[in-house]
Amino acid sequence: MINIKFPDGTVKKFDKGITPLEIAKGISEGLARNVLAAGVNGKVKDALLPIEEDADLVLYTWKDKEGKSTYWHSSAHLMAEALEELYPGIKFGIGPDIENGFYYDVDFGDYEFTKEDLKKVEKKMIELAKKKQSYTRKEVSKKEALDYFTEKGDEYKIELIQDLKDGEITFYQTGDFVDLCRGPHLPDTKPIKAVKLLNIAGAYWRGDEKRKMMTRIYGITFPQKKELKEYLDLLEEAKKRDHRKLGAELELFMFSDKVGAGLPIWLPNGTLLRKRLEEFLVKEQEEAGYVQVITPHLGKKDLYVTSGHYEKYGQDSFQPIHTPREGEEFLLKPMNCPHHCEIFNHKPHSYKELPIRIAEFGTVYRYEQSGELHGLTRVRGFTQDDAHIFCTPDQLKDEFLAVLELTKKVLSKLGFEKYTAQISLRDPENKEKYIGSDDNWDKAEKAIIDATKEIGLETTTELGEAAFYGPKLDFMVKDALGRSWQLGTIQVDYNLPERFNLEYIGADNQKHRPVMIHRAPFGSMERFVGVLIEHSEGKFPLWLTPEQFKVLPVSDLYLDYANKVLSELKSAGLRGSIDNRTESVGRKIRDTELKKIPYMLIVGEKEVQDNLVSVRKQGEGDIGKMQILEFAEFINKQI
RNA sequence: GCCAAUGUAGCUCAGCUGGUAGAGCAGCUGAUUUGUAAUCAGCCGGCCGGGGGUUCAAGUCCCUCCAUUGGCUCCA
Repeated sequence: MINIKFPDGTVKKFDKGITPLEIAKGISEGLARNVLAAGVNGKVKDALLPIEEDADLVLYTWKDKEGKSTYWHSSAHLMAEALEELYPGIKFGIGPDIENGFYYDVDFGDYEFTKEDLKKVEKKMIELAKKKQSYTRKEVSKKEALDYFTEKGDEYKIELIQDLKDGEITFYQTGDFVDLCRGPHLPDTKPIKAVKLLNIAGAYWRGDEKRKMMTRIYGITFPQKKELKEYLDLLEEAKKRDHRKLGAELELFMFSDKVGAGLPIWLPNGTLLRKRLEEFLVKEQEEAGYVQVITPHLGKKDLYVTSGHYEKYGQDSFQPIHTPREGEEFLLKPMNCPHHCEIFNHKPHSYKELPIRIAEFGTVYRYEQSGELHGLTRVRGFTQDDAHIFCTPDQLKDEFLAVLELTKKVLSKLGFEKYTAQISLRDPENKEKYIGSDDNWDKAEKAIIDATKEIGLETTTELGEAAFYGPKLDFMVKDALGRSWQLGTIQVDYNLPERFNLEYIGADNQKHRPVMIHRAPFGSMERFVGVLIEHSEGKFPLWLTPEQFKVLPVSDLYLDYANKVLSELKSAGLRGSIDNRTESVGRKIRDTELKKIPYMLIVGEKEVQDNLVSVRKQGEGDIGKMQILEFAEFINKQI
């Protein structure tokens, strides 16, 4: 007999070799039907894998992320089985589960697999799933494994097996399909009820662009058709909110082939929005003790040789600009820090002046790979809401904390309530990739970790994701659809102060090296506005939106009154305009609704007499009559 | 940068196997003076992404460049 401990703390005795699925059956048939995988002593395992000794047990269902990932991983196998049946002789790379669904990398040889094929594969998957095929685990020796795939002629699997240790290799079989896999998997295919193959894309074997491009097929599956529909609806909703589409519709920004790829052009509406965001940030930062500066869009190449960026990124950047003078070279600035270091350096500093917080909406240019450009979220010219804090090592943690507070405040003012932080540290295995001393790195990493703990911020930690000059923290913001976006960033830097030879005079009358913090709560104005559009569906907060209201006269007869309404509201500090076209009210309402202007003020004969406006709220309809100034108050109260 | 797809009027899209460009919306003009999501009519609008080629003939076929989209890789 063995002791099995459940998550609620109860311990029960079972026969040695019992499977989690059998335990589930003992609890209830319903549970057994829903069990997808099991957590045994903290590790996710097959629900069919016998337990041989005392263990902590968790039964995972669709509600658990472990359940979902097992489910989707098994779905990837099911898809591979279907593919193999439909296209005999194809070869397989890897097929993992991902955040939403799964994919499998396939080498179709000479066959050109297209979107038209997907339907057929979906049908086959459903057909196979209905057979309730079990996922059968089999331990094999390395030799057996190699022999199997050599005979099958799948060089990708052979390559994978060669990296594995003998004795740790398992196969899983569903129907006639056998795959190299560590598992875990579902007991059988029955729970897979709804299948959608989403798209196909090229992907290099092992992410290496020198190697073969395989066909990656993305899919998602669900235990219920209803859930699939909900997911597809969510994708539809995301499409509707796409900032590229809304940005064009609301005339916020544009791109021009002639100006160049990845160089956004802000249209009047977008500029209004951005200016208001900048004003908001300037005010917040002034309160937090920042000073504002302006620096040029370029700098001598030498500046970036000093900073080390030229060596690291020079090859892949916009190339130096030459002048009529022999040998003189400038670079478009890819970041603002070197300029800010020069500002720090323009006069000697006492420890009493620190921390010095230098802020700038600094426009920078980076030659991102052409395939990487995407709307406003990945561009080649963008404006960072940047600042650099120069402080003493003792002040580092407090400054870091203050930046965390500021970022939180700013994000919540813009309606982002859910976020986590990702802390990126050095790859301990690969320390030579980074510049700066071990000691400095340790100090900086500790400061970040301590500050986030102190503020109670939920964090994840990624080793090897740090910048080459220091560890960093990125805010991961969840939008209204639950999608995660990386926005603001805070980075500690012990390196640039060294390279620019920054110093201050301490209380001991000796020279000391300041610590530098790079930080941008939004990341960039472009990226932030892009995310904000998707988050808000283009319905921006009242304080931010380019136009707060539109006056819609019922006919030309009431234009004079409309003008009076407009001027009174403008005097009260509101932003809006009149739709003075000779069109029906219905038409004016429709057009204004589509422009997502928050309030429509309909004025006609009934309103003129008593200084009234009929107020219609975007997306909601008529909300009744108000006095003109009453409306102004109504708006101002909401801001 | 790599793989794939796409690029036709301001926007959304037709245009079959090559025969010389079409609709709706927007815009303009006129009529209508309109009460909570599209009033009616007429008109204007296209080097069919750029360049090169094949052909008697190219939006349609080929090459190349540019851009966009979906991925891969990357992201100071």
